[in-house]
Amino acid sequence: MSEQPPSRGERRKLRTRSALIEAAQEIYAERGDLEVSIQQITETADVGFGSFYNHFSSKAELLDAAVAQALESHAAWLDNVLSGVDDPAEVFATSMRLTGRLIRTRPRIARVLLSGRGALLTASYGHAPHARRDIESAIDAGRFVTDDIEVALACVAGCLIATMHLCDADPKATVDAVVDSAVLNVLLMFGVPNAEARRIVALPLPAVEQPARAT
Amino acid sequence: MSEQPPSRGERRKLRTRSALIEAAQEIYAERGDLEVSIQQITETADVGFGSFYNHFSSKAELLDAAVAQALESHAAWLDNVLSGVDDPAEVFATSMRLTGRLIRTRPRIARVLLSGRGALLTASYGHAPHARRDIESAIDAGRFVTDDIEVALACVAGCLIATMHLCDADPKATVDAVVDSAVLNVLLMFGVPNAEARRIVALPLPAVEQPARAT
DNA sequence: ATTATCTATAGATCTATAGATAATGC
DNA sequence: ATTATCTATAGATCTATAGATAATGC
Repeated sequence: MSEQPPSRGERRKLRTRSALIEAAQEIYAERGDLEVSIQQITETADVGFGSFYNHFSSKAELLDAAVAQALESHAAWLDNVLSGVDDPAEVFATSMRLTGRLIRTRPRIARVLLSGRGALLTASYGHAPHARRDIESAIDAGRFVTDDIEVALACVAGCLIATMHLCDADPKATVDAVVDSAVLNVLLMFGVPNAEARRIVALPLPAVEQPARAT
Repeated sequence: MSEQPPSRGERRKLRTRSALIEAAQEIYAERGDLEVSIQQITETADVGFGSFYNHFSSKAELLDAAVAQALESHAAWLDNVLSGVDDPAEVFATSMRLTGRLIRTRPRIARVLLSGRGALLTASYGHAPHARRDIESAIDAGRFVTDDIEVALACVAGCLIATMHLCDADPKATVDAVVDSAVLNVLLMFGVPNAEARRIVALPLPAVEQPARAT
């Protein structure tokens, strides 16, 4: 992962780029789109207007980078947290429980993933391939049963996204209980026996440390 | 529903309004947003530029009207088609099978519902309250079991939307089989026994006639 | 000396309105 | 005569770039 240690100049450039990406995430999370002027973006990022064009040639390009950053940051974090778990059904369920909780623990990232043009579903990197791999392992291990893995993956992503929207729109609901209820639904969908599904969604979550800053 | 028969002038006004709404749906379905100039919208609608402001005071207002129209039109059609079915589990499953098929039968409406800021999920009118009512009936009839109806509704909407996205993105898949597979997943989620769930998603669909034109 | 950031601005939109034209109602 | 649509345009953005300034590397 780490190549040449970046020079001071390279670090400065990266800081500007990160500031722009974070500003875009902030605005996107708040408003659901990037229909603001580039000037407003650079002001939010506290960066000179012209610097925008040193890094991106359009708002769409910045948006893509912002979504990709959120996806990658979250997937890497999940991978790290779950490295010690063996049972594929548990890996799957715990990933989903932790991802749902993002709306509480890292709302900016969560809202970017939610609004990100369904990126959570369809992206060829980030969370989707991880979830697919977990589902396949669970099927091979005889813990999950399903007819069509593509459809199952879509349903999982859809349940997760819709539940996160629900939590976001209705803050009086306790996020954790709602998310775990959705994960229970998904396990039942995969044919996991009721008692076993309830055990899995009540497992203690790994002690997690949010990454202080995403790259 | 029908008040005074609208005068010729009122019909003309409505025609202009409909042309704008349909143009917005067309553009929204194609691009996923309305980031085009009002001029492009009026040109698509084949309407004078200034007429826009006779009907809407901003693009956002037009977008709201376009999404609402799609939701209402679809909900009314479903209600009509399903009026003869008794078993609440069948009503629910058939609604979902027909809605999923929209991506094939009425792609413009389908894409508006998909992109409509999650309108299919959260709107207090249109499809969501129908689905809730159907689920509640099925629970009362002892056909569905679930812990939390809010979460269940979110999962249903999420599965449906994600599956429709899948069909839209991957045209080589046969829409009908994919949608029915997703509905099967949802029935299993609700604790319907496997054989019974498979019977329900294999039922013949009511002979449907698409509405020639939505109001 | 090189490279990135910042400031200022020209040119290209885009919005909202005002006034002219066309269609309807009586 | 009334009401809706259409055409033309003023004023307000907004984008992209050019040139100036500041930071880094040697």
